[in-house]
Amino acid sequence: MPELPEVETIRQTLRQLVVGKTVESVAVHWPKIIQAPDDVEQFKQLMPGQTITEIRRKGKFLLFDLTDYVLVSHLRMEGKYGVYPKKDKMQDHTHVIFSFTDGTELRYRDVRKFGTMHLFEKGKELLDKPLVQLAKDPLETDFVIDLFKEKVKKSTRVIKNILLDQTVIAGLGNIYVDETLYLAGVHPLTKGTDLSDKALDRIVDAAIETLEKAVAQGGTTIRSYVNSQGQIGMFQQELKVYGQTEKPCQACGRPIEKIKVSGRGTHYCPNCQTQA
DNA sequence: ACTAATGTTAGTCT
DNA sequence: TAGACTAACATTAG
Repeated sequence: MPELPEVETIRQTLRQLVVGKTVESVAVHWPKIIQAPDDVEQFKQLMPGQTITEIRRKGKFLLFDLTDYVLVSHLRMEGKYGVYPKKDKMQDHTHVIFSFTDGTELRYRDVRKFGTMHLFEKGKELLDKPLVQLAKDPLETDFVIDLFKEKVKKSTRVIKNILLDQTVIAGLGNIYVDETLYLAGVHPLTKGTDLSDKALDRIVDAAIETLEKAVAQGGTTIRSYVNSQGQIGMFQQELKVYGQTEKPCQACGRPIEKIKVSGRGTHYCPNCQTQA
């Protein structure tokens, strides 16, 4: 379940492996992953001859800069990238294969098949879905705190749901929302309309601190996440509430509780998370 | 052997 | 229109 820190770690490890390589051919074993262009055959036709010049990240999206195009990739739950010699045995659940002219290939694997890829002409990637509605993530230098606060304050939804909304703030998923709200001392069921400016400032600060620490630790590995060099993350050791149900809160000793919020498992300390 | 839970986003319904 | 709900899918825990 890659969120911002995992996607950023994937970006950092993957760019060393593929930047400068030129695509020779593409194979697609699960066409639904290719969302744009509409025709998968066209996707396969456009790629050969394209060189990967850089990999960027926006929220949880990876953007592969090519000679003439940009490939926008979302890993959803279980998507993974790896680079292997062409002769290496194909792993299970490999759905898209980019073969390079140097005899290696970039393989996209995804047990759940939820991941997506969109190919755009260079410069057009922000004008259409999936990126057109995406908010800035809090690690971007042009993240506008006031815009975030305005959006939250006029929403009647609970803050847990608001923080998961990628059009309000990008990059947070279920794990980092719970950790952020714990650090900010805010109850996950607080409505956006009930949050003070101070609480919203704490939420932004907490999100930045949590995400930066997680990036420094190479992300969080709960079940299956590994970066593009097959390494797990280490931030799971730092989790204060996510997956800590019934364990004593590190601050007050009260047991961490787990509830359902709109169907999502939600962890919090009932004693420490009361400030609005 | 069945059922529920897992997490992210787009699309649909109200 | 904002918000709630569900589908897309596979695996695993109970």
